Amino acid sequence: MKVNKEISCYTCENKCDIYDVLEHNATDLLNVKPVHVTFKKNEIICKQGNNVTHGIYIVSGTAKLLIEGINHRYIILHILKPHNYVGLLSFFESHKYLYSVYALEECKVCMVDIGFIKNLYRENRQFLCKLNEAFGKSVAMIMKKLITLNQKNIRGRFADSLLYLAELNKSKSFNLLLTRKELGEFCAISEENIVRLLSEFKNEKIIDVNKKHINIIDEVLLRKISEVG
Amino acid sequence: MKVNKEISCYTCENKCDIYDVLEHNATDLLNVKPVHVTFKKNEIICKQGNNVTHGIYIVSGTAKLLIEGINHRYIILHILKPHNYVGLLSFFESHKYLYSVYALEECKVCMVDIGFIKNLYRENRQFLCKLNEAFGKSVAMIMKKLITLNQKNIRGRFADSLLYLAELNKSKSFNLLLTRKELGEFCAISEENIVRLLSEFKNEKIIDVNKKHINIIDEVLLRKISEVG
DNA sequence: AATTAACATTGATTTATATCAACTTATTTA
DNA sequence: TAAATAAGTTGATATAAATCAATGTTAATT
Repeated sequence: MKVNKEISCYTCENKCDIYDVLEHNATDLLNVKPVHVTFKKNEIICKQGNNVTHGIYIVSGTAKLLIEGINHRYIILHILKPHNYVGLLSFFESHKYLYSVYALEECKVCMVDIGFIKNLYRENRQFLCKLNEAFGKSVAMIMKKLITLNQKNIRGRFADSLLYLAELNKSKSFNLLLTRKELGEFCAISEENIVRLLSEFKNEKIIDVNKKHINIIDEVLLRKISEVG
Repeated sequence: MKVNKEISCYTCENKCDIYDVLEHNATDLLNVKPVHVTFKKNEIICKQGNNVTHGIYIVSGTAKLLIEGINHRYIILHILKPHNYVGLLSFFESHKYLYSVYALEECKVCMVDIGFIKNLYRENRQFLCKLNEAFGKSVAMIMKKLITLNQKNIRGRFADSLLYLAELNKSKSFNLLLTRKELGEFCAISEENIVRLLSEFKNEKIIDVNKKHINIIDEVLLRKISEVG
């Protein structure tokens, strides 16, 4: 973890919603005082149960957002990429993170004091709406996950995850940053069964797998499986 | 479903957050134009996928909030009682309900135009905070449900639900408004296994069951089961 | 370069839970 | 009040998916 306070929104190459909103207000922009922090692979960006002190915005890299359940078992809810907010969900609720975020590869994030964000939220209607919208989407997504994990069989869940990752990477061919175990935590399947499903889908000519690289060959069929299992 | 528009917040016996917030603003209070609607048992109060047109507040009765999943299978998320809001979660997200609400017994609700609520939300800081807080709690609750349904065995899940219902009714002895099937939809257990669990827990002297009436005898043990399954 | 640790794979076995089937008891509806 | 429908119950059976165990492969560390 490496901290850099010597940055300014004016010269930032990764302008975020906050900048967009403040663009016309020089005084506020001067007060933002953003901090860039670089996390190495596997480092904790935020930890479930800890106080929410900052709004966090992914500048570069990839991270996993997970809830820590019983007996050190996890459910990965999201894979975060640049321009995603971390801590959104927790912002509304009390003051503790409801989940943890870990870097899957080197990650640079921009942190803004939560007090500043709350003020902005209260005073700026545009910001309020943007944040609400993003928040609403997260909730919709969790509810969808609840249905998926509960009512689909492992083939359906697995297909869902592959489609999610393809969309995330904006390509049918992508590099898996997750281990087999983590992929399991993403669709609530045991590590062993993930391995079996990978070769099963490969045999059925639905995907191509080579170590960490996945290529979706038959997207139509994958969508069908996601629906009917 | 029976509608009554002849009501006024001034004389209402079930003053809600909206009233509290508007108390000092006579003009707004005149503009609220609330509508009271009475739903009979099993009637739909709001339907997943429909447009969100009103903020809904439970005045009397009990309702179930559920998400409709695959092949007409449901997951009941909440049991709603007086002073709960319906439609909270959906307010932020797009304009469609993410879930349905059905009356479990005769229910009277108060409906306020969503436009009015959105205005209030934007203009009144106190209301904003109240709504955000309630919203955050819902999210925390759904995430807890996600873990529970995924990582606990049926005994643990069943114990959880009994504890939830006791808390809801503010008593260890309560009348179940849910059928065995619905209780199953609440903890993602088949109807048959719900029946088996009821008699299992009865035999183990953890609860007393008589048709729809449940009495929790050994709360300590029930909490233990909820933790370790 | 050698050793260790993390990650991945495969087959066999177990188990928790759903499903099926048959039946009883309540609650509506005609 | 009978007939029909819904709700509840019980035991037997099936099965999806986890777990266990053994082993191979890759990556990290001394």
